[in-house]
Amino acid sequence: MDKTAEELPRALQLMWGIEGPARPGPKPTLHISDIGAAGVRLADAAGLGAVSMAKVAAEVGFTTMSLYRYVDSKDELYTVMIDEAFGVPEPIAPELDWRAGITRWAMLVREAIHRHPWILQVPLFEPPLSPKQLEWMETGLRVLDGTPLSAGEKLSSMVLVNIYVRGAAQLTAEMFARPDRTREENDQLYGRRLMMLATPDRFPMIAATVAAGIERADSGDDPDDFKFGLTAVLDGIQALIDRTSHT
Amino acid sequence: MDKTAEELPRALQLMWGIEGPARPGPKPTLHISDIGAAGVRLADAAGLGAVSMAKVAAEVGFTTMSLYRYVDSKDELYTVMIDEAFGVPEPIAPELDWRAGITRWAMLVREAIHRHPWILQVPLFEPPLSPKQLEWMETGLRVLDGTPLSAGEKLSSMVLVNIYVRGAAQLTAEMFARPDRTREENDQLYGRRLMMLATPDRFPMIAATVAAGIERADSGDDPDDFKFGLTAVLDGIQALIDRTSHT
DNA sequence: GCACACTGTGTGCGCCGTACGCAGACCATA
DNA sequence: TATGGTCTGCGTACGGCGCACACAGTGTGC
Repeated sequence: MDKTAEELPRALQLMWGIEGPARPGPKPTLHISDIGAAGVRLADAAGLGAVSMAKVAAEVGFTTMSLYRYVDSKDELYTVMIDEAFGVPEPIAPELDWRAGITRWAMLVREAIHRHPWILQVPLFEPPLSPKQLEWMETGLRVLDGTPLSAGEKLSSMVLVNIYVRGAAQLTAEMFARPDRTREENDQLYGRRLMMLATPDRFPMIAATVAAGIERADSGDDPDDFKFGLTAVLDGIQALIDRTSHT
Repeated sequence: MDKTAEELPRALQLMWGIEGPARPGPKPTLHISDIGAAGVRLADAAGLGAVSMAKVAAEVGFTTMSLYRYVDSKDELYTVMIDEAFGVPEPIAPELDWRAGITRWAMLVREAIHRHPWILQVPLFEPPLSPKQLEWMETGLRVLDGTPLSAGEKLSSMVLVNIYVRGAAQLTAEMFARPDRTREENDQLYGRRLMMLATPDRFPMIAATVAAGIERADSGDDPDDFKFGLTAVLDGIQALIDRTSHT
């Protein structure tokens, strides 16, 4: 058993299927992904706030404390849930050029987040190390393989796209989290409040924006809006590529 | 008193200084910003986890429940804290062109976040409506005033920059949150773990990136890395501007 | 001078994450 | 096949959390 492996949190060891030498004693009943799936089910149904050790344990039919045989803390449970929620990334046709490829990748990330909006609420304290998270990274990097970018630049570009997708989705996730109001009602309410508070004398730019009827763009995530920002991000990467190939 | 104003959460009314008709009874002792400042002090010192209604109340010398005379819920306390943490935005020299101006704005946002990294951990359920948040928005929009972009496009561009700054900062905030390990140790540990888990056969792109010694770029937020991404984002906006002026 | 809405407080509830110790099940080894 | 050691799953318990609610006292507007 590798020394570095021992430092790994329990959940990561289980997710990667790392095992020490054969040991006596009972085998674990559950698979770590059972726990992740249970957490995902709860979060999908009632939001991240509905995920507690006790509820997840009940969902898998175990007692609260038994979860700690698989997961060292609630933060690790979150890690497992995120891995489960993203799932195995759909492969991206390799014949696509980088721009079409990373656009497809961005759309897939976006869809995953929209399926499980609570992902954006999970507080993160560690960089990603779980298997499927790394597969998503790998997939994203691969579509940039044909570009003249350096390895570091590819990584930064992928991270940039990822940042954008998450950030853009967050603007709509806020809206999702209201069971009592529809998204339209939320938008209208926000617009009304902005008009009341952002008076033209103190906030001329905001007032003009609201007056232009574009407050929708602030809170909205219309595919067009999403594409708008993504286009800008990709144009930026394109500029980097151009600079790279010219030198 | 405006009907729309009544819908406003208590904390927002206090922050905006909205008052109903003169009322009998004692005047509130505290100002809402006292509470925000106390929360900011706690979060700066020991992270967002150290912020509880009881601790904040003790910090201002009141009982737990008295806070609820100023704030309807803990989420509203967060709103007040964020408003307090960002503070009044420093004005941006109007003679700067849009690119220099928004770069300055991005740097200011970045500095505010680095001063109070817990900002990125605050779960958001509402779009921004607090006074200083709107002032930051106004400041960001103003530097785009000279561009040929429409009001909606200006808003989207500012939001895009904001998304980027937050996202880029988040990659380093994870590192900040470890009192026991330095950032270098964290990076090295992450690199070692990546090398162990992301084997070249299953994760050739990641492995190549790590081998290129650029894993630093993934977890790091060196000013250069930050500038790299920002450049890409601004190039994207530039492309939009070019497209707009040509038509 | 009075009524009453308001502020600040105390109590208490249900839930949370998780430390700790125990009983029994199971497997590697002899 | 016997057995020792170790692991799994469980029960209990603790401190802390957000916050609902009722109450006493205060000070203003009428």
